[in-house]
Amino acid sequence: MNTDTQAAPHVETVDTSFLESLMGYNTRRAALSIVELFMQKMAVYDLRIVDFSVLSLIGHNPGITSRQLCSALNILPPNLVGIIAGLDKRELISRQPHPHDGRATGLHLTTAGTDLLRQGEVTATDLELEATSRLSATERKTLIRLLQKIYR
Amino acid sequence: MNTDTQAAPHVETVDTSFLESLMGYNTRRAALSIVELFMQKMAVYDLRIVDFSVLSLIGHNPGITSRQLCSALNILPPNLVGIIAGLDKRELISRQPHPHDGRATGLHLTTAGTDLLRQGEVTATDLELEATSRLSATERKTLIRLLQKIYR
DNA sequence: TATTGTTATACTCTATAACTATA
DNA sequence: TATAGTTATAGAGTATAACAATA
Repeated sequence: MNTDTQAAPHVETVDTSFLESLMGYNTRRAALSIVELFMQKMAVYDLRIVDFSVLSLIGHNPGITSRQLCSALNILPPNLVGIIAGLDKRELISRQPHPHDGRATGLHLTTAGTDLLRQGEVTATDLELEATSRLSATERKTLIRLLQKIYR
Repeated sequence: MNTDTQAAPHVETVDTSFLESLMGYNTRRAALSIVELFMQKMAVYDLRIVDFSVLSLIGHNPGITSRQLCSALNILPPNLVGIIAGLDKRELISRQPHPHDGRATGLHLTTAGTDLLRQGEVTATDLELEATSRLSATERKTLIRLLQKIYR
C-alpha cells in the first residue's frame, strides 16, 4: 500500500528544513526560547524584559534620559512613558532635573532599585547559562560576536 | 570643571555593555534587525513573516494540517485561523479533506501559491545575505549551527 | 474522553498624531 | 524651529475559554 502518493497525502513528520536554513528564523526561534525562560525566572521580581533592560541601563548610566533609553533600546517615546511611570511608582527609580536641559529628566536608581537590579542581573546571568547549556564558553563568545556583526 | 561628578550627572554616551553580554539581548536585537529587512522586502508580496512561514511549510509539506503548523511554528490554534483564512481567500492555498481524519483539513498550495512561494523564497534568501553581509559563508553556517543548539 | 478547528474576547505590544514646555 | 516628555488612541500580536464535529 502506498498512501503517500495519493491525491491528498498527509504529513507524518513536518519538514522545516527550508525555514531552518534562514538566519531570520533561527535568530527568532533562539531569541524566543531564551525570552521564555527569562520571563519565567524574572517573574519573581515582577520584571518584564523591557523593565529589566531599562533598570539595567539606568543603573549603569545614572542620569540617563528617556530619550536616550528610547534610542538605546529601540522603544518609541510614548511606549516608554508607562514603563518609567511603573518603575517610579514602585520606587525603583527616581526622576531628577537634568543639569543642562530643562526639558529633560535624569533617571536614577533608588536603593531598592539598585538592590533589585543586582539580584536581577545575577538571575539573568544564571538563566542565560541555563538557556545556552548546550554551548561551550567558547561557543557562547563566538555566537555573541557573530550576532553583533549582524545588528551593530 | 568636572560636571560629571555632580549629584545629578548626565550621560554622554550610553553604556550598554552589560546588556550586550547577554545572549537573550543579542539574539533579540539580531532577530529584530533581520525581521525589519524581511518585512520591507516581503511587502511587495503582501506577506508577513508568519504568512511566509505558513506558505513555506505548506509548500514543503503538502497535506499538512493546521495543528501541525501550530506545533511547528509555535502558533496558538485560534491565531492561525485568520492566517489560513487570509491565504485561502487570496487563493494561495486550498483546503482538502484529510484522508484519515475527518476532523482535520489537509492544506495545499494552489498554482498561484506555488509561484508566490518560489519568488518569496528567492527574495528571502537574498535578503538574508544582505542582512548578514558582514558575515562570511563559514560564519553564517557556524552561527546557524550554534543558534540551533539553543532552541532545538 | 480527547482532539481539530473555530468563535469570541481580552490582554499586551507597537505605532501615529498631537499637545506642552523648553531649547 | 527643533527637541523632551507626554496623552490619547489605533493597530498588530498573543492569550484564554468555550463550543461543534469527529476520533
